[in-house]
Amino acid sequence: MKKRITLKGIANELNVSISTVSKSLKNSPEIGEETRQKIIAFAKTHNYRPNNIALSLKNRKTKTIGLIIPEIVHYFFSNVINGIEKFANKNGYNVIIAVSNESFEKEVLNMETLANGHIDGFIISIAKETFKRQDFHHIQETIDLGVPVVLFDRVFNNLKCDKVIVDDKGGAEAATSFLIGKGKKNILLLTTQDYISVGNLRTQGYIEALKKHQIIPDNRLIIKSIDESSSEKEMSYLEEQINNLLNQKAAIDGIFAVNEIYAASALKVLRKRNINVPEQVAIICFTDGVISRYSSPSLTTVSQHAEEIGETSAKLLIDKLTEISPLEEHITKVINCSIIERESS
Amino acid sequence: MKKRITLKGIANELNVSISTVSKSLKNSPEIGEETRQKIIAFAKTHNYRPNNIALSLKNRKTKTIGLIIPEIVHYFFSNVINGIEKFANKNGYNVIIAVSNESFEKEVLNMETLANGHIDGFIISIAKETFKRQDFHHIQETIDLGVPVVLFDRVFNNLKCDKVIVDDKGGAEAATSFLIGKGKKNILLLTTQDYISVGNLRTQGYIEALKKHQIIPDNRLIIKSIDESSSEKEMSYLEEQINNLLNQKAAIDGIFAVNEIYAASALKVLRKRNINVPEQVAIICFTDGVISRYSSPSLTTVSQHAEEIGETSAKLLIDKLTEISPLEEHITKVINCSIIERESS
DNA sequence: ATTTTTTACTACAACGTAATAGTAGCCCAA
DNA sequence: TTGGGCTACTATTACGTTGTAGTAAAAAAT
Repeated sequence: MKKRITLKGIANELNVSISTVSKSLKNSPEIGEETRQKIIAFAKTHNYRPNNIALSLKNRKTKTIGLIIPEIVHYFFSNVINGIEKFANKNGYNVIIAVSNESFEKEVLNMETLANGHIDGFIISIAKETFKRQDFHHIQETIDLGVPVVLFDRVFNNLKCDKVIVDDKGGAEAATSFLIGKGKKNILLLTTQDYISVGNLRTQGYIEALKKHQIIPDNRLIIKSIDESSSEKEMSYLEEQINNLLNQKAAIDGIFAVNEIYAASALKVLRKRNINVPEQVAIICFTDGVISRYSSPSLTTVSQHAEEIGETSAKLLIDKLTEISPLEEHITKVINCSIIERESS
Repeated sequence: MKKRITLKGIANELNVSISTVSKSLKNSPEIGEETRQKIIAFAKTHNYRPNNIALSLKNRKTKTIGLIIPEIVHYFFSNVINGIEKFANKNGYNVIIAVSNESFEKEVLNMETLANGHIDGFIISIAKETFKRQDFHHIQETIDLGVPVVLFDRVFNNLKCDKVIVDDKGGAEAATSFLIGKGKKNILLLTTQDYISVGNLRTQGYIEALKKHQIIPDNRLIIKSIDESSSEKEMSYLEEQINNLLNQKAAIDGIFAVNEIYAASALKVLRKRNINVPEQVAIICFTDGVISRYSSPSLTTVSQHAEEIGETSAKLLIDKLTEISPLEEHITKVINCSIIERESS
């Protein structure tokens, strides 16, 4: 185990000063050709690499982005990470990931840990609990400290920073209209409770679309799931609700689910009841993930372009870090959704 | 935008030396009670936080783990990340993630970027391309430099470091035996080409299980998929192969797939042919991911305990970093698989 | 009353780097 | 022959922290 060589080490070995070594390796014309070549050669054979930590301390830049997400085992978020990572890497930045696990406390803790020199800026998707508490002081303080922050997907509008959001309402409207376009009129909505902003927006989009097509929204056709820690429980709750509705002989011919898990639940119920998809009931859902792709029938989805969201977030942040865009100005980018047609519609 | 306060800043404000401030905040008895309290109070109101980069430089420890994985949008890997992140966080470590995207070059580049001071140790799952090239010099060099490395899942045995692997063969044997236990005798195997080590091991386990139950393996019942960049192509190839087999009136009553995507393909074919699962054909597969959970019928799977793999990897690494375990000794931990029974069997 | 000990601090070095300022030694010009 | 300018370097400082060594002044011991 050989220790990593430093400028000092090279300087000692070659009996020159540290400055000379540093300048030689930076190809400064201040240093004579001969000395320079000798030092460069020595550095090469000894595999010299500048210590990034020392550079970070000196330059007060770490070339590292702090990413805080609610969960990682999630098709949408892992795709966002991918987008961020790609863009960041291409621009010489590393990404530190911290998972809040939807917990307010962990979100605060994560930010504090990373804020003290580790990272140059944050990309954050806010935890559910933080929304419930409506306590964003940790993010506000970070912004006040002059650390650039970009929020994505789960954003809080009052925070003065860049934001990247999904056109949830528009996407939902398009999805609902898509089903209507297929001749469906009694469209069941599977959504979340209203306090979850994306669910709420998608519900709004659904209602908007119905109205635009002169269909009167029917509250019985809106099922709002419960917020369960275990998605299994949530799923069986949904299945029960859907079954109830069908038992009441509701004439459903379409289903719009705000995520693919809800759609999978619906699919399960329909399959057990031998209801044909898409002939009898067409399905469309948000989250273009693996479930949609590999279920049978595969699901028509609204894709949120997660990678693009990641890339855009990273770009906004890096633009701030490199002072391409001024710190005080804040942009909100809306990433449009697109419908990916598969077998369920 | 107020700048972050440093020891120096506090020292200047209160007209004491930097040492005094540092010691006060560390509650050193060297400093008088009054001064100490004054400094602590001042630090608190000004929200002093030590600069981790300075500490890293001084202590030559970054409390950061470098994680290099082939892909991130992958149920297994994102679960591993989760496990690593949880354990690391609990022990005061951060995780920097770098994605190799199965590319040798990017794997090397990632390691070089992180190795220069950024991280204390590596957790790596080796890229496919690296295996094809059989070039592990970058990992070897890192180990030689005294940087602890832990390999997981995709390991190369000749490297002298800790390893965490899945009992693929055992898991496959158990899965196959499980189907046999359900009275199935003609079990179709959906697997990868042999050069993919995990696929290979699982194929071996399948054959072993058959032999143990006095069933003669039938090559026609082994479908090896092609290695396609797009999983859609792979899936339709598999579907075609399965259809061919069924057209030949093969008496299949069970399917063992080495991952859930292959199983989903099979499910699709069976559904189209109105073959009942699990009555006529039972299915079991590796990868206990979202597809298995949310398909209908849901799939019985072999879980590889990805989180546990992550946790174990992180533990092994941190044990090395904290010198709980000696650097020269190397452990290989085998994480057992377990069968999770669902509707498909 | 003088020495020793204790108290309560400060100074300095080090981690690795880079930039600014400084300095020998040399050549050339007036 | 003296000083201006150039070459080829070195010294120093700073980034923020901690630990060791050092030092006044006050308190205690002889």
